[in-house]
Amino acid sequence: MGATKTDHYTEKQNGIAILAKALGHPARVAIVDYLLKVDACICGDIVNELPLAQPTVSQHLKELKNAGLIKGDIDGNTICYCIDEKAIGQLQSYFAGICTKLTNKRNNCC
Amino acid sequence: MGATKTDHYTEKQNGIAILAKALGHPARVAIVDYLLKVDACICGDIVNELPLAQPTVSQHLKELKNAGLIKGDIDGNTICYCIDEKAIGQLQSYFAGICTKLTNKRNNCC
DNA sequence: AATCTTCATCGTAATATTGCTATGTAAATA
DNA sequence: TATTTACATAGCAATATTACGATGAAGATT
Repeated sequence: MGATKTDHYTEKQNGIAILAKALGHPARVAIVDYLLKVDACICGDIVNELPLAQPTVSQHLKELKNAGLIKGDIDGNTICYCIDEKAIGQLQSYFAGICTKLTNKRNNCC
Repeated sequence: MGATKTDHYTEKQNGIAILAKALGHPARVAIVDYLLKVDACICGDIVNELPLAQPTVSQHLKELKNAGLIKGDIDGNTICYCIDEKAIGQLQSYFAGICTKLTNKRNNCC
């Protein structure tokens, strides 16, 4: 045990979970915030912004990239990381949909 | 190591991370989806919906509750779990804000 | 070519998560 | 009161995450 049973959920549920999980660490939220602020950046910049060692930041960036939240292109000696709008859009529309459904349903029990 | 360094991030970053982490598992996404569908429910119903044993579902519900995503009130012999609109609203506005900033910035490098 | 810079990867230890069975608790029912 | 029902908790094993220092890879600089 310890492994998630991804087989039994819908593709959408697994997709949202993967994206949410990637943002389930404050360092990765901080990375996204920073990428948004500068709109482009390299790993070294982020290392200076975070209270983490370079390999740890590199690892967090890898996880964000694996989840599809950021894109990274090698550019000579540096790497340009950017936010993937599609992934953020997915999350935004997912939560917007929940909000809509919640306001439409006002026969709450709690 | 293995423990997250929450001290060094902003309160907002930690808050988003806590909420996102709670949704970082497909079972918990499925629980939220189901709660939204029925708008009120008890744990037993969810157990029938998920491919997990009752204690595991109970644990996931606890994590959702600890993160503040759902509210649960004891009602006699059953427990009524509902989505906390405020938490969903926080996530929705966070991602909406990112979307807005992304469309305003079109001088991307990637 | 030797070195520097920038980032990735390897190997690791500490801690957290996932999921289960067994058991506990407390209200409802027989 | 004994039993059932509905959920929580305890305790465990398997796996995942977090973070680091050491090292590797590859373009840039001297």
